[in-house]
Amino acid sequence: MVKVTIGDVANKAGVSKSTVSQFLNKRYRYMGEETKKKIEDAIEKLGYHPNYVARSLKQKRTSMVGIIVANIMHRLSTEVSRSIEDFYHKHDIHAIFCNADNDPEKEKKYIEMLRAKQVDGLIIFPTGQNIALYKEMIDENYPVVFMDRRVPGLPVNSVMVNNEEATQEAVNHLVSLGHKRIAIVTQPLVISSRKERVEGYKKALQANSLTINPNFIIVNEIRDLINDLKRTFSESEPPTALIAGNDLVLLEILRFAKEKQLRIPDAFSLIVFDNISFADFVSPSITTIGQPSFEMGEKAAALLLEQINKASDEPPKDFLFKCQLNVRESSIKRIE
Amino acid sequence: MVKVTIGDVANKAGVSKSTVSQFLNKRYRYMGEETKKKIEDAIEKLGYHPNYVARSLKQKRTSMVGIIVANIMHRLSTEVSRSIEDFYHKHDIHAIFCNADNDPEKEKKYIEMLRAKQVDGLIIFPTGQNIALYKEMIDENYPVVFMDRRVPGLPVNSVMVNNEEATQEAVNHLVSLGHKRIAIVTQPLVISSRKERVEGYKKALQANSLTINPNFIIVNEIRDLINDLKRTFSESEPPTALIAGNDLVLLEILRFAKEKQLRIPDAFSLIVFDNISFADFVSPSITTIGQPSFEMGEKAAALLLEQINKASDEPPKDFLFKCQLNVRESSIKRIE
DNA sequence: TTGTATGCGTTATCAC
DNA sequence: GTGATAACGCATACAA
Repeated sequence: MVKVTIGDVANKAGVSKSTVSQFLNKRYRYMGEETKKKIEDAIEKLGYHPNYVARSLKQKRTSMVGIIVANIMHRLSTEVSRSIEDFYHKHDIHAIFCNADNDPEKEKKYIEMLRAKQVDGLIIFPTGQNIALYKEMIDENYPVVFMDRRVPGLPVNSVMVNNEEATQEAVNHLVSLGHKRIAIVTQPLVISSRKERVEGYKKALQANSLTINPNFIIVNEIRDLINDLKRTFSESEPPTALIAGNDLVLLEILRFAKEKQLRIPDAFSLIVFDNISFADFVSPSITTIGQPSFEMGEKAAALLLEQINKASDEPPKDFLFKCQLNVRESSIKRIE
Repeated sequence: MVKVTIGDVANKAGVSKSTVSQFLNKRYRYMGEETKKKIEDAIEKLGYHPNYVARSLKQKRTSMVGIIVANIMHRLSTEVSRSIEDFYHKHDIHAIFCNADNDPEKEKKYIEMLRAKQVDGLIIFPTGQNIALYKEMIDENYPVVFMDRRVPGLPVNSVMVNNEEATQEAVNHLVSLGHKRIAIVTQPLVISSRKERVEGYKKALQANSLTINPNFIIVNEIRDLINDLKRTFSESEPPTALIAGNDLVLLEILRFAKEKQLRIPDAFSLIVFDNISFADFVSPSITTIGQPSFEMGEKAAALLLEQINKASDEPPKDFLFKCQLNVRESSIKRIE
């Protein structure tokens, strides 16, 4: 592994390092054709490749941004990541992805690591638990954009969806189909989007003059959800409809239904948050609350780039995207 | 965004930069307790964070490795990525993921970009098209591991599955169920694993004295597969069983079945490569050929780390992992 | 148009 | 035990 530097190229070409540097940065305003040719040849012969580390040190800009994702196994994270990557690829910026697993410790470690690596900015799916750290970054004017979750009281650009309204719409849809016993199933409410969905669920029930049954707010870790479902469905008046908080929750509900041989939508109607790849193709097809993940990723990427380039004087704000209810076969009229 | 350097800490603590550096690198063999305390305080007060870029420049080691993934929307890529990340996280190495989209141009660009960023090594799902570039890296003794695909003639550690045998097993399973008209559906055969699967398919048919019908080898881009399926199934003797090359192909087959109102497995049996999250929970549940993606990721990560640390004198070789046929409800006895 | 000198923040070498 | 100083590879004033 030989390392050839800009100095070697300069020697070979018989010019100085700065001339080569000019050439590399395409500043050939006043450069002689002949010099250019010589440098090109030298680079070719030596197999020279610039060292971005050295360049970054000098320029104080790495052309890298860090993305701290909630959980790469979530569909939403994957889709958002993909669109962020596509955006930055066009701008010759490198997006570095980290998986915080919704774990505040990991999140903290990654934020510190990425900043130590001098990435130019950060897009974070915040756990919401590292307030002091968030605050420090924002106070230092370090470019940050939050994704998918709200952290109250911090002046930071945030890209999110209208969770409350979307859940209300889902509940209204179920109510209009005659459902009265509607349950919501979600992972622990440590994250703002999950809280907002439960909030919207409650509000919608009240707006429809339905009582809120605490047993129908099923909140637990993924691995424990199936037991909660079994318990809830063993009651005398089980839910006739379920709203699943995300794609992973959906799998648990499907697992439960299969195990108990409950047929959807006869046994219960089902609506799921997130874009489910197979929603259209299974029987029954699955009603979803789709999130515009690609637009969200693009927006966040663009916001961060603006901050990095100091191209905007806008004060930070929330950017709310609308979810879309895609009605399919899994949500039907209540069967008595 | 104030930057506080090791020099500021040294001033504040009333010691020299080198002493601080010693401290940071935990080389306090002979360091006075008092000095230690002073430095700690200074770091705390100033909010100092080391600059890894400068360190990397000096040390010629970035503690970053690059992972060039086939397509982040593939389940296999996601799973392998996840296990690679987990492995390196334990070793305080940062894995950087890039999405080559199976596009040789993008692959080339990413390889060059990552090497310019001085990553310590590369794990690649190779497109197989950039032979010269692969060769250059290997000749330079740059640490590289290939994943999932075989590139013949290059001395490089490669982690793969036994595609031929796995496909043969799938075919044998179908044959044992009475199927004679078995089709295989896959994306274009530009990638070794896809070729090997078709190879295994052919061999298994021959071994079972079945004729190979070229119309039953359905090869096309994802978006065109559905038309090919329609054509194949409009023939007088359509397949009674399908083998899908991966998760994305599966979705197209499900789309096709839904559109044509063909019920699986009555209309045709179905076997899919890849770990399908919902395979168990839909009706019918789906027979899969599972790949040990987590073990594969871990193996590749460990191999690369060995190379980086020059910890092994083993010549490069292929590491073949076994797939597992998970028989479920989508593959049943042929119905006449 | 090209060359020289300097600095980016860190670590390594060697004095002291 | 600690400190000066020279690299690491590149970019940028400024000089020529």
